[in-house]
Amino acid sequence: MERDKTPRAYDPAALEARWQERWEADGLYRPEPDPARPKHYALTMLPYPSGDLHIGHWYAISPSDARARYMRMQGYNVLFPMGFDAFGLPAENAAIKRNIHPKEWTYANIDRMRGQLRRMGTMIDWRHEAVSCDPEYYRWTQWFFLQLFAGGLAYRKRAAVDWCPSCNTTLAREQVIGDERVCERCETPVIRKELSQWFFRTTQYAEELLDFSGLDWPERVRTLQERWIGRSEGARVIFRTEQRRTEQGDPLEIFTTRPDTLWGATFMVLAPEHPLVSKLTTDDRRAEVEAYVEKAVHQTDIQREAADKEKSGVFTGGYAINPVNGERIPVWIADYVLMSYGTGAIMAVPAHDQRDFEFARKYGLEIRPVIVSEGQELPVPEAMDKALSHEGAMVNSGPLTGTPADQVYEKVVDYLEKNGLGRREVGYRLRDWLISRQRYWGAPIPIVFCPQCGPVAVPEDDLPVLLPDDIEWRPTGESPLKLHPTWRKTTCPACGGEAERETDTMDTFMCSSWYHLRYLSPQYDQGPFDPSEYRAWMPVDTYTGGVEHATMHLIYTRFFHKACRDLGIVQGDEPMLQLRNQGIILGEDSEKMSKSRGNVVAPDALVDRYGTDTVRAYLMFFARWDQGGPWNSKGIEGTSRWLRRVWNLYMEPAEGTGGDTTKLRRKLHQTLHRVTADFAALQFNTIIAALMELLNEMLQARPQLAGTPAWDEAKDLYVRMLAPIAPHLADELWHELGHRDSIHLQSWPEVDEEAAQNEEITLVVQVNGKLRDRVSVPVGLGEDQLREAALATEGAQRFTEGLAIRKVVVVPGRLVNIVAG
RNA sequence: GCGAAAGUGGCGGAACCGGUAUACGCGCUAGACUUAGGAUCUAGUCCCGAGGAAUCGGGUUGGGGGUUCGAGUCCCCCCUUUCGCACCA
Repeated sequence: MERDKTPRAYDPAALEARWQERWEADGLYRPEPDPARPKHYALTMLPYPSGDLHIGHWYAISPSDARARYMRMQGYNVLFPMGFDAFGLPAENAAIKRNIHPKEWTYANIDRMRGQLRRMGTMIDWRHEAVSCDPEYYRWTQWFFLQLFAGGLAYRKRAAVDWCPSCNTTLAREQVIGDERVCERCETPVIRKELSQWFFRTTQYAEELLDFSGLDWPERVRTLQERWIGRSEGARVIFRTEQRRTEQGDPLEIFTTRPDTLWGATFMVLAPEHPLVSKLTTDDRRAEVEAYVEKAVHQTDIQREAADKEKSGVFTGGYAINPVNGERIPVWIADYVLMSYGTGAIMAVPAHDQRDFEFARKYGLEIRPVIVSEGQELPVPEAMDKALSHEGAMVNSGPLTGTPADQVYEKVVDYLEKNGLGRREVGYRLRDWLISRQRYWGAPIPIVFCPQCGPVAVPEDDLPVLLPDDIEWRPTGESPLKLHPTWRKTTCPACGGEAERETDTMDTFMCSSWYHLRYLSPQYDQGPFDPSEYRAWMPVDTYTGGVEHATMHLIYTRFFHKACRDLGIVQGDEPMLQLRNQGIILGEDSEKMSKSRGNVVAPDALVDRYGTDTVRAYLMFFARWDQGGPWNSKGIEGTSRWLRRVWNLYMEPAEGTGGDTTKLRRKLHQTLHRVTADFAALQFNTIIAALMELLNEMLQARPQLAGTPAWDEAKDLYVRMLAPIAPHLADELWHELGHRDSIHLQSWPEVDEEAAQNEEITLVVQVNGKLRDRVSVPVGLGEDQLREAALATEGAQRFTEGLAIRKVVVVPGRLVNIVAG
């Protein structure tokens, strides 16, 4: 038939290059702030310029682009920018390994990746590109640091910090991964070091960070953040220590979530690093205590873990007084108590806490139950689970003995507060953000250390504090900033005397906490962003990216936004309203992609072979986007076939014999309905499936309906629906239909609800819940008519024969279930 | 150990509010066109049984129980997998 006329063949390579050039020349994707239209800021997490755009980048970016394009067709003024998170260790590692300057390496990679990104056929507006290692970018990263510093949110503190011996730098707590406590980047086990470092007060925002109201974020990310922040309600209680030499010793504060069990505290435990340890230790215990402290402090955490989690500790010889009953209880130290949580000290209630219980058993300390379940004598150690509950009544608890356990908490805390022995307190697992890095390739912390004035902020006018280019790499892996002969030497901005620069740089998560703001006006030099652009675009409406950032970037950027809000720099409580995560693409062997496994999918090769549009479409189709899954190199053939069939449908001349167009129009508008809903919900795989179905329907209808107005309508709408997915092909087909302007300037079509309506429905006839027949009936029949129609079917007759009909359930528009027996 | 999510054909996956399970695609089978095809087109393809066939009957959403006229979907128990956290007082 028409096939023999061999229409122009689909040649994605030529067609895609042509359209990309034309879009660029026409400035098709350059939104300007427009108060007349609703805005939509579509943001996708920016890549690190590692060298090549890999399939994971494509998976994150191209469906996000399709969604942004859809929003644009829906009438939104859409900003979809891109940039590079360009500071970081890989550049330094490359420098050491290949003797190439990090700057050179980074910018070469960015150039390469920009080219690869352009092949993707996105609507990225490159006028908004921002690169975090540009001096004009990190000038403002430093500026933000100074604002936080001035606002009291950045501070320097000497503390035990996590140190990666391979990367030669400190890490934020979030960057230490898993049971083995390894570096998130190189997987080297992390060690502890005592250092003076810069921190941001993220903990000050712990409570607010738990509030997700108004945010459309995945449950999963919210849960991860909630757990990471780790709120727990309890009380701070002041014990008194009893020291050998002084009668009244120092106060010893503890945090507990179970003040109701205060009468069950039979000993105290301090973290080995606790400041009171030395004072409390008696002479006869000193040698042993010091040995234990020495071991605990200098041990790496991994070694601590390796001790099979069996508790260990030593008695200090000191005692403390329980404020509620005046009892004198021994003070121990043990490494299961962490200096970094609460006050670094606990009251141990072995009868009602698993950890204290294990410790008490090992060292033969008293276990005294204070809550007993009804009907139970006293909890035996084997029944700890029961004993740990709040249920039951108090025993051994002085004036509260006999009180139902669930009433005690409030009574105890009231009592403590009234008598100055403690107060309600909320504890958080979240720590302040350690931002110092002992590395070269990062934004220098704009601080000068003056022997007279202490740490002094570099004046804003002197920003950026530039990285020196003439650097030297030593095999020790130490920061070249520290080794530079002159860079650190400067004068104090306050007194003018000789002073030294901070040689640490900032965690790159600092750079990425505000990139969405720099995108708005990357050339702006009066501030980090142009306020009028801020008003036009912020907040981010849809943010897409990997879930691996749930407890790092996504907490930091929220903190950063809230801190800046309180400093008067930005408005609103949250930077990103809607968040969606894509899954991970595995290799064909269902394993994580890696060069060593040889299962890496190279997008460039796929684009060469199938074209960008096919790769984009397949990425949307092959799995649920939020789940990802193993790659299938055969599967992409199906998507490729689909687009070729679409192409042929438009290119092959066809003349129909005429016929009823109702069915085609119904399918068309039902498809439009589905596709619209699925784009809104970022459910890409079902969009493609729906379009494939519609194509099949159109191909079937073609011999009759080609040339009818309904046929032309279908062709028109099909291109519009295809436009966000396969933008090049769609524009080509659009022009083939005789249009002169771009499909990407067209609007998203409206569903013709009437056309989408079914005239007839297939009524399902069940007998006792089993499918027995189907009958086609006009839509809108009443229950009685449906019942009759169903009862009249052959299947209903046959399966109810000889049975009494007890009940008939009619579900209008769907089915009739005949209950017979 | 704690927490979260998920278990549907050979595979990736569909299924609105509890209402025709397996859409769409891959793969596979048969056929057509071809010198050829890893191109294209057509038909078929959850499992079991009966029949030459159209068709007919039974079963099926990890396993077991429950609610309901009706359960992939809701409830309870169990199993498995993946991810996250890991002495947080």
